[in-house]
Amino acid sequence: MAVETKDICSVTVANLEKVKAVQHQLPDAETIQALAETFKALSDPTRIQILMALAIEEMCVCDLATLINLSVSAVSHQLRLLRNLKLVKYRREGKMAYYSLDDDHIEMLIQQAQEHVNERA
Amino acid sequence: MAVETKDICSVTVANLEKVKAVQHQLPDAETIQALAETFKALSDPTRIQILMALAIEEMCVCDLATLINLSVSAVSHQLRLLRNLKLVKYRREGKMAYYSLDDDHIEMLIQQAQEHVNERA
DNA sequence: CCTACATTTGAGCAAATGCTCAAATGAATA
DNA sequence: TATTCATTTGAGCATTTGCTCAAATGTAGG
Repeated sequence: MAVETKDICSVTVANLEKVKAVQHQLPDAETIQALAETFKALSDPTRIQILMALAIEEMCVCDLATLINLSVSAVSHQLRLLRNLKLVKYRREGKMAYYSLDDDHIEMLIQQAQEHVNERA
Repeated sequence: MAVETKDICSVTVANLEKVKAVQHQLPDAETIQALAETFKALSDPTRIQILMALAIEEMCVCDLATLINLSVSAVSHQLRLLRNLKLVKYRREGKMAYYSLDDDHIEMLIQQAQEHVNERA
């Protein structure tokens, strides 16, 4: 038999040592989850546009809605999500709420992803 | 009135010049979509674990399944998705399929996100 | 107080997501 | 050829997602 196989909990494993070794090098579940959530925040075109716009300058909700051609309500929902993730912050000025980026890393992440996308032509 | 408001297609806008200016600086819709899809590939804990494992060394499907404690079928489904996105590739060796990373950028993206997550303690 | 308007919020709904289960496929071996 | 086993695939299903719509909230001004 070329590959030594063993049974663990009724699951076939080809190379248990390798599995264990890699397992030790992976981050813990919390970190994995946090990573996934970070990327999930960026996984929607609407949110990407909001974040890229705010990376240029602060904007109020209605201007963001016009910019990305979406209802004010939809934008506000997404802003709440981004607010909860501490990716954006806002200041009130009269009736208006001016949003801006609250996280430098995100801008760099998007930039790096953009290079990746461009090089994939 | 402190803020000059104008109506466009029944949508209120606070600062039309700003909207237009930012609009010109944002990437086109295709790029936005590609960015979102890139991040979406990374927005799931299962896929993050697969990609991080393969960044360490190539693995077969059953070992990946053992590693992340999920059914072989579930892992295979995710691998197909990552394959379609050209993020992973595989080679066959007998019955086994050994998967590995097919994209250097992704590894860097994850690393950068990891720094972001760590600094957010 | 009343109105106007920017924003927020909750409910609801269609579409997308990620899994399981069962069956199909591919490849080595008896 | 028949069997075994790794992998793939399709169907089904519960959950999540991102929007719309209607109503609520907050703030400035008459």
